[in-house]
Order: sequence, then structure tokens, then C-alpha cells
Amino acid sequence: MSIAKNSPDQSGEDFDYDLLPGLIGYNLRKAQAAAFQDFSESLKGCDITPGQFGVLVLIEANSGLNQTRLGNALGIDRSTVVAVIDRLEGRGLVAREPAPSDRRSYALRLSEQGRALLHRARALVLAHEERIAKGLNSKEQAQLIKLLSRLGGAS
Amino acid sequence: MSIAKNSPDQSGEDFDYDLLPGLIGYNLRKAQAAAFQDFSESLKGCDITPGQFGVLVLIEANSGLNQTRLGNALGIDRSTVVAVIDRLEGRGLVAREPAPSDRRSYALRLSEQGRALLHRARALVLAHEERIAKGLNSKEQAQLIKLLSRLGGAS
DNA sequence: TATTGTTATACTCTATAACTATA
DNA sequence: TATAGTTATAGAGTATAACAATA
Repeated sequence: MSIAKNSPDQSGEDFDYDLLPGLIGYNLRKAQAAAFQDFSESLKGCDITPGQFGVLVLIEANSGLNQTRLGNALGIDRSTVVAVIDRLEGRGLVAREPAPSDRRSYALRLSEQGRALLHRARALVLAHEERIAKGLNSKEQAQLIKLLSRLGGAS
Repeated sequence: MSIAKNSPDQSGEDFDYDLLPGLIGYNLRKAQAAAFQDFSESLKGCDITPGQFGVLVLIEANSGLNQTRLGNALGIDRSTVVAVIDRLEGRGLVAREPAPSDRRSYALRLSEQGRALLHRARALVLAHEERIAKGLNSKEQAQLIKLLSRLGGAS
């Protein structure tokens, strides 16, 4: 096996990427794919995806929020949130509790197990961040985050 | 409807994102999601995804390449390439031709229709790129691409 | 009427393992 | 033995449309 998983072509032969390397979108996709792969390996012990990590963080930091607000914060549809929470609840990491003020909605909370897993995951995520950004110094990392946050009208 | 599709929380109420805004991975995901959304809207007439656009570009620029090399160039598994090409072939945009030198593999080519669609798509993609990067000047755009390309060990 | 959560449905992307044909 | 493509299978992410319960 001469080519590692998910790595770009290394076959020495000429390959023409045309306009792709000049596109922000293409570089974004590639960088995100690389980050996703490293994330998965780094958090193998926790078995969570970047999106699930974000959900756990937001629930812990905003305990009692409902699914609609969580979806708005993440920029995903309510119907998508259902499946995300289903998985997390199925693993005993998140609980749907009755919301005191509105019987249509749930108050989302982390279980003890969820809190413990998130604690472990945080440390692994920080190590993962260091690894993917090891080619950049702190100033460049800050610059990258600033530029990314200004993309897509988040302004 | 006070909240636009896939936009971050605008409910005025306090919301705690905790460590997320400081993570490269989180900002990468957010930026990519915004770019994907804009791409989809921009290329509605062509009905292709960013990944499919990349495949069409690479096939045109490297006519006759096989699925394995394409997968290597994109960093995706051979089995994933099959479904991707199936869809494109099903729409008559790509053709699997017998490879002259190796009867195990196909030589991928764009159909006339595929070439025409790619021609239209290129213009739309460039407009899309301008739109998502409208908050950045040329120097910042170049800087962003440079920083992104140095993430994930692509070094 | 509007909102929350849900279900049904659908599409894309992704991978692993095992298989066939060919090298 | 190794490689190219395929299939079966699985999981995650995403959305739209329609529905029940509640506001």
C-alpha cells in the first residue's frame, strides 16, 4: 500500500488540478476533510463527530435549551436536530427533560455520562487542534480564524 | 419567519458558545457550511455539488484517467468514487470508456453535455467565489488560501 | 395562527469488507 | 499476489413537507 488513506495523489505522475487550487471553496473542503479525519482519529476513544462535540458543548454551556434554539445556534434545521439528539440520547449522553414553561419543547441536558465524556473529549479536541495547526504559529492561527469567521456573510 | 435558513442564532437572547469560536475546526465547519449553501444556490441551474464540480474539472483536465486515480487525487476511497461516477454517468455528464491499456479499468471522459454543463458551471463558481469572499480583499483571500493549504499536514 | 417536536422521505458523502475480472 | 471496479452494508449529515400537540 503506497498511498495513505485520504491523502492526495502521490503517484509522481503529472496531475492537473486546473482552477481548483485557486478556489477558496476547494481549499475549504480539503482542509475540512483533513481536520475531520484527524478529529475522528483523535477522538476514537470517545467516538463522537465534530458536530456531536459541538452539540454537547452547547448543551453544557446552555443547559436547558430546546432543540429549536440549538438548531438555530448551529445553523441546522429542526428536523435535523431530532436525529442528532436521538443518537446522543440513545447513547445515554443527553437527556430530554420536560421544559417547565412550555410543554411543546424539551429542556436538553447532559447526563452524568455525557458530562464525563465531554470532559475527556475537550482535552482530546485541544490536542487535535494543536496537531492540525502545527504548521501555523499562533499569529497565523488567529489570522486563519479571523478570516474564516468573515466568510459567508457572518461578517 | 424571523430567522433565515441556516443562519446562526439571532434571537437576541444570550447564548454561550463556550470554546467553539476559538477552535479552527469549528470555524472551518461553519465556513464550509456557509460556502456549501451559497454554492448550492449559485449553481441551482446546474444542479451539482462542490464535490461533483471538482470531479468534472479533474476529468476534463485529465481526460482518460481511471477511478482509482481520481479517488486518490480527491482523497476518497475507490468505493466512494463508484457512486459518484454512477450519478454523473446517470445524468449523461460522464462516460466510462474502456481503457486501452488495462481492461480492468475505465477511462473517464466528459460527454458533450458534461463539457457544456461544466462550462456554465465554471462561470457560476467564479461568481460564487466572489460572493463568499466579498468581505475579504485580494490579499486576504490569497492569505486564506495559503493558510488553509497548510492545514492538515498538506504542508 | 404560530411554534415545537416529530415522522416520512430523499439525497449526498463517506467508509469497510468481500467479491469478480484482470494484471 | 496485487490491482481496478463493484456490491452490500452502514453511518452521518442535510433538507422539505406534512402532522399532532401546544401556545
